[in-house]
Amino acid sequence: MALTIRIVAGSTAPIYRQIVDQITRSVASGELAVGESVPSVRQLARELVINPNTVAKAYAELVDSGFLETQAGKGFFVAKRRQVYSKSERLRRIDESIDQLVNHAVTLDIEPEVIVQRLQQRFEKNLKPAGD
Amino acid sequence: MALTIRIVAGSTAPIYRQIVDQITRSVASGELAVGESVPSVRQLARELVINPNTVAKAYAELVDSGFLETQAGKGFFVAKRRQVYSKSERLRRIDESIDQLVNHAVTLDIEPEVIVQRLQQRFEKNLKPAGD
Amino acid sequence: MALTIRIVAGSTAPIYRQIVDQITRSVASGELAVGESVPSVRQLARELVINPNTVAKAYAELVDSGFLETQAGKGFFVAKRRQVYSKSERLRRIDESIDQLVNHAVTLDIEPEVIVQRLQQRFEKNLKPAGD
Amino acid sequence: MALTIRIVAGSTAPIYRQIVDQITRSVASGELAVGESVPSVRQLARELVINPNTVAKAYAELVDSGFLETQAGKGFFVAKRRQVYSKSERLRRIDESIDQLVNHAVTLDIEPEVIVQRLQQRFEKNLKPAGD
DNA sequence: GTGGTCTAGACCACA
DNA sequence: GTGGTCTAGACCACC
Repeated sequence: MALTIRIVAGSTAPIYRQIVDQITRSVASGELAVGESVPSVRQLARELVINPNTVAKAYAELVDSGFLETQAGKGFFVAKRRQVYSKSERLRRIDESIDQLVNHAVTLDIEPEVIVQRLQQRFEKNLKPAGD
Repeated sequence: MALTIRIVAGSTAPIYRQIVDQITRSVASGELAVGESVPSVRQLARELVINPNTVAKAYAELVDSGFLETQAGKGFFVAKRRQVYSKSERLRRIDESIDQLVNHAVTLDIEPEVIVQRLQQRFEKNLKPAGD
Repeated sequence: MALTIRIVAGSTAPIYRQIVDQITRSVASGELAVGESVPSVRQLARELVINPNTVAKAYAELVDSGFLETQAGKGFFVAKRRQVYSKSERLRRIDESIDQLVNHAVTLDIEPEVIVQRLQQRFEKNLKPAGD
Repeated sequence: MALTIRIVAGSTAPIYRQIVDQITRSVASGELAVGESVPSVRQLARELVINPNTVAKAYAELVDSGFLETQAGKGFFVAKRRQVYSKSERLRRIDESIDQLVNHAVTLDIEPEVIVQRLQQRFEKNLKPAGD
């Protein structure tokens, strides 16, 4: 399966974050199977026309959070899913994202009910791979 | 009504963002009425013991997003609320944040129900300034 | 309290690892108190005569594993201790170190009893800060 | 006695290290007797389906550390065991590994008793090749 | 060929 | 001043 990463130049998110998020998503959704390889650091860097160090930084973070594994001289592979972070740490991290969303909603003057509704729709879409 | 801003030192959010968010919320909730004045840049900087540049940056962003307006030599006032963005534009923007949250939830393997519950709690806390 | 980091040039451990290990130890032992600041990236880089990026890499890892926190424009501070990794993840990680020790012991032809004895001595020394 | 080497693909340890460690253990445990031959570089490479260079590198290190010796045109043989390092030197080296383990344990907040217990289990598993 | 580390130096955001 | 991101390019270990 060809993994395609897309970098948005004007985004507020740094390049390495965009790579992390997209691979994270592909792994979590099962689109990338366990044991499957991802493009080599240099190859992905060539494809995206960015510096190899930037890709390496993204991959290092993915190894640390348990999504990828590295084999010296071979490349990076999708790791067997495991629970890296403690429950409290996971809640702490998700609360940061929730706070950001709440702030954004208040700033844009969008009602909580609307947010919750759209969020639930998004979750449903996300959990049915067919609808992606 | 006296506007009280609280800066959390350990927060990941930059100070200027915290100011922007709190004033935004006060305006959205009606705590700060249209036409009312906010503290001067220097006064707020003294109160919070931070650099005036930081306050100025926050106020500039609030003017830009239509929450405040400036009257030369007089100070900053709560603007007659105008929606800077169209409804569809606002929804487009909030959907980006929602997608980020969903992505993060999938990554951390946290159930949608937990997210929705914590999100609603957070909204309640935030929209009642008394509980802050 | 002056934090002193020592880099051993000939070591097999990369520079950034040596920094991580030493700060980790200082924090875990309480030598560095919660809320205390560590040297700025540039300052430590100047002191050790290494590239700032190398220090930044070490600090980033310490933030990720929950030992430090960053405040934009201010610096890095010792974070309140928390349990970042799940129990299974912590055991997985310590088992890697244990396997290394076992391999090393077999290679050097040192009896298991000797290893266990020296290990226990080291733990005792370590748990009495006075003896450090 | 047929020497069987097992390479674990997903391991963090490089392949040549795994070969070195396993032969080292077989010699230490007496499974491989002094004077006995080990498979030729090419044969072992074929068996394990790896690059002959990798096997050659492992054998070179084993010769260097005194476990094997080479007889031109004949192959590699288990050497009369000599201790390359003095006792104090060996203890100094093993203490480095022990310190690393203690450091790691403190970092991960794992009790000394747990470490000692897992270490002993690991020793038992490793010294009985049958249980590997 | 692969990844891992390190340097030098640039530009931006934040205080 | 602080940290955060990115680039260019080097050298090493491993396969």
